[in-house]
Amino acid sequence: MFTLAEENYLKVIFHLENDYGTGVSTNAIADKMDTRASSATDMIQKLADKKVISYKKYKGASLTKKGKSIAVNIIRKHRLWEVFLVEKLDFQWDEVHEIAEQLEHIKSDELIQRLDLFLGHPDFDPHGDPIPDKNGYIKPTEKKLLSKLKKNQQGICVGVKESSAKFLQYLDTRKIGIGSSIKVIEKEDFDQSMTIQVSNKQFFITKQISENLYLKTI
Amino acid sequence: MFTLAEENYLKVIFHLENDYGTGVSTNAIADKMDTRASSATDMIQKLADKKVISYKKYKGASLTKKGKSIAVNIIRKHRLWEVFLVEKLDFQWDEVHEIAEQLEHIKSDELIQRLDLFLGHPDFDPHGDPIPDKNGYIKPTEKKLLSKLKKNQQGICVGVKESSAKFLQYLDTRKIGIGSSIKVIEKEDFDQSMTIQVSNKQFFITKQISENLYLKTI
DNA sequence: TTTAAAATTTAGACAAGCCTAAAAAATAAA
DNA sequence: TTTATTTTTTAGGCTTGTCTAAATTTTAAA
Repeated sequence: MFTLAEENYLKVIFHLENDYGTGVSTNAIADKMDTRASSATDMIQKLADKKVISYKKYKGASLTKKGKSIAVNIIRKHRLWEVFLVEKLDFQWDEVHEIAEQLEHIKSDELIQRLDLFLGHPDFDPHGDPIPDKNGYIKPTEKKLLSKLKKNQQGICVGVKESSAKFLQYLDTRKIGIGSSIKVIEKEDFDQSMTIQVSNKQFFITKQISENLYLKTI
Repeated sequence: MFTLAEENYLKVIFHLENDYGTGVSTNAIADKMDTRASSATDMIQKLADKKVISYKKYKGASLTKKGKSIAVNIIRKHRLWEVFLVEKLDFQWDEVHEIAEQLEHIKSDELIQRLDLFLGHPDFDPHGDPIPDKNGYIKPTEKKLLSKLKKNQQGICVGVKESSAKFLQYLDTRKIGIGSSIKVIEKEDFDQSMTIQVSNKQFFITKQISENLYLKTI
């Protein structure tokens, strides 16, 4: 059995490995865990003893098969609970992350199986992130950052990279959400800023925004 | 903010105070917490420092107003989650306790408010226990232990005192549940055993059973 | 009411998970 | 390639919540 802290480290290592490739640095982990490098080292050594990560001193950490399976299961729970919060309890998509951070650690396979059924086996969470199935399989999705699109290209918003409440609220004010159709009207070469069209309105957005919106191009 | 351990101690002290009156002994607390008296003493002292219990060395502990309010809120959450598990996820009434023990510690007032609404503001949990409202008010209910009934008296089952899975499963096999009509057909003076009638069947039950079933007499 | 038993508290220790400060290794710069 | 900087690890400590063993207080019995 794994403690809350262990589970959180595994989850963070999974995400880092996903985003930046294998061999996650101690500092990166400490950063995400909002703790000190020395604390991260302690935990990394413990997780290595437990065979859920492989680790060579000074060389970074990677999840083992077992570690990955635990991490994916936590992520599955997190995303299922987010669906529950939004679909059943009418939370907004920017309000659910912190609560799901707690709910993801509830231990009961039966509970998650029934929750999944209750929600109708959803494929994506409210931010467009795929929900791993009970075997840990994550359906690969072809999605592109809005920042990669050229002038006149368009697509459907299928997810957000960043999912802080602030960013999500920004999107809400522009009426951008999962399913929104977005077209690049103009793109500035020198700072990557864009004018985009969402339904019948046009907006100016910075690179910081376009680099955090995933589209499925059409 | 209170830790998981602190919350569990408060909850246990609340229940003990309810069942056996004020001034809960260290041993009673240790017993319920499945820990040693010395550990209980440590925690009791900490909770007294935090002003959630009042405590005089060797004289037992009692919840303060603040402590009681925290305990009742945890119980409210526990019971609401139990309703969710049974009503929405189709769990059996003997399967929900352990999961609710975890869910009761999720911290979000908004979550509980919305869960309560989602469930239709239920008054009782699946075991017939009253759900405190958001101000901590528990509606007083007139209920009697089956063991207090005399021959030929009858009532409707409104709750169970003990709620272990074993006991609940025993009741299931006899088709006894919340709402069942129960009549005392025969009562043995010397060992308090009874023959009872539930719908159209008669059973022999021991004192141990009748002392754990609450009825509303009619 | 003095003694025996039971209940409770204190003392000292330990694991988990964190910290700071210092040492060691790896990487970048000169 | 030697030096400086950054990254990572080690050493030693702290808090929480637990434990055992011993001391103390309360309660029950003789």
